[in-house]
Amino acid sequence: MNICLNMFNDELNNLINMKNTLHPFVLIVDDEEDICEIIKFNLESEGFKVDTAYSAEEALRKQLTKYHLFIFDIMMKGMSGYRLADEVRNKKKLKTPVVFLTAKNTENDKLTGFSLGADDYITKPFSVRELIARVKAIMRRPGHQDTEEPVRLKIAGLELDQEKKRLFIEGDKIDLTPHEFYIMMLFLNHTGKVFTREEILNYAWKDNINVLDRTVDVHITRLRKKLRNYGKYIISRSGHGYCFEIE
Amino acid sequence: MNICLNMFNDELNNLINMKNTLHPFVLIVDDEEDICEIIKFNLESEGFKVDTAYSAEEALRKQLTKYHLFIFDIMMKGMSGYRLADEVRNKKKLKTPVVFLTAKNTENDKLTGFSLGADDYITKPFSVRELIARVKAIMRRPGHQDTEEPVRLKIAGLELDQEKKRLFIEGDKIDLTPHEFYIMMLFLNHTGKVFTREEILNYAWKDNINVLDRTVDVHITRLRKKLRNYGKYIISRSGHGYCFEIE
DNA sequence: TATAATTGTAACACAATTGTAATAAAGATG
DNA sequence: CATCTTTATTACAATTGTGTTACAATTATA
Repeated sequence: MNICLNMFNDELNNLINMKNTLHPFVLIVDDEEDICEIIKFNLESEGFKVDTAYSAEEALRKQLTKYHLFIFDIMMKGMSGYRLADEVRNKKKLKTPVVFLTAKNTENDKLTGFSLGADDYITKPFSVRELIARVKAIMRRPGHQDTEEPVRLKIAGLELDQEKKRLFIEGDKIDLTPHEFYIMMLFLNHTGKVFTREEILNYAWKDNINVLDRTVDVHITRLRKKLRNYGKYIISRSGHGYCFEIE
Repeated sequence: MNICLNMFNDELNNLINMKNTLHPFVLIVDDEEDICEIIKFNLESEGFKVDTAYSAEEALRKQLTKYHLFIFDIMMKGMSGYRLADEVRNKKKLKTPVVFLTAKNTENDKLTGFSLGADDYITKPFSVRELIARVKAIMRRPGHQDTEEPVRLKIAGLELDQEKKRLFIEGDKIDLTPHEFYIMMLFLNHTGKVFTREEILNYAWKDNINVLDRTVDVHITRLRKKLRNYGKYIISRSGHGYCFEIE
């Protein structure tokens, strides 16, 4: 009955996620160097490549096209994160997603952030885990996914259509909920591999901060039902976790 | 004379044979010397080899490649633990795992309002037991325990699949319980080497504080059964412990 | 807003695993 | 060989892990 947070469980998750994304390159811009370091370390532990700048001006001197995601602090000495985002979006014509980071959390600020095309908006205090979960969620969105990933995963009579977000069993359409879908994606991409509940949560949940690991069990039960006679191939390995394996 | 020789041999063994050490070498960096000593004492009594540094700068003057795990205090005079981690990871290109220590009621301005995921770090005051359990969990993880551990361990007709958490005997699937699995991992990674019951407990149990060493015997018996005709290769060396050796 | 879909949790029953103690067997020692 | 120590095996109890359901909470949708 553990809440599923463990600092050491991310290594595997890393491998899993990084298979589905190209090596994501993140630029963090914050004038508080320690904050940069903390985020940098944590994202790197998750397999991201990270660059930092301690001011908007410094950021603008970089070759910005090479990044896949920006994390901007709003309140910075000199040019603010808002203006930096504006520069990047409008003058440099980049569509790179931006996550804003700030202590301010009024509605006005949020609206300003989104009008600039922020992809997410994280207010301090925030947990490192939350940030990482959100960044991963963004990277998982269409357009940031690994292009060489097959759209359809076929195994025996099962077919997971990643565009339709749907499962076909012997041709029958089976709608999956988001979590169910990602769990299946994890399983079908690595059949036979045993995943701990933590790994499953890390992969299939955008934000697993407040979710018990036993929740996974319930989703497994629901999935098994939906999978009909394939349900039995979701195998539980007591003490290890779950895996999907035919035969 | 003897002491010197032993130290030298030990040191040499560490540098040359990092991969197969059962006595992981840990570097603790904390500007509070007392904390260093406490952790050091406890880890040493668990069979770890421990070195300490009282500042990040001092740590960086060491030969860092020889350690298997770092424990960094975040808040230190001079360079912070995060900076140190960054140096180690990026400049020195080391993948050595890092455990951060942080005081619960830190008043550092730069981090105010920034909540570290409580479970991402070990917070002071922390239980030594917890620290040790986590450190051991790390050391056991594929990719961290040894530099590059193969996913599959093959010996004769045996194959231990670390993703599937399963043993194959001449191709036959044999499911292993968590403890059985880790014991096999220990044996197959060091065939021929004799392990005391204590060493086996230390490796295969996350928390062996309340476990009798006789328990190992029972697990050995169970393993032997599962190993079928390979069971006889788990050899008991009276007064020493157990080892796995084919012929 | 009302309605449906999805999700998370608690509770319980059941299953697997683990730890211990008792006893038998094997090994070490003199 | 006799004695003591260590190991093997078994059975059982304790603990831990899993499956399932119902229900409340949340979120999406009409």
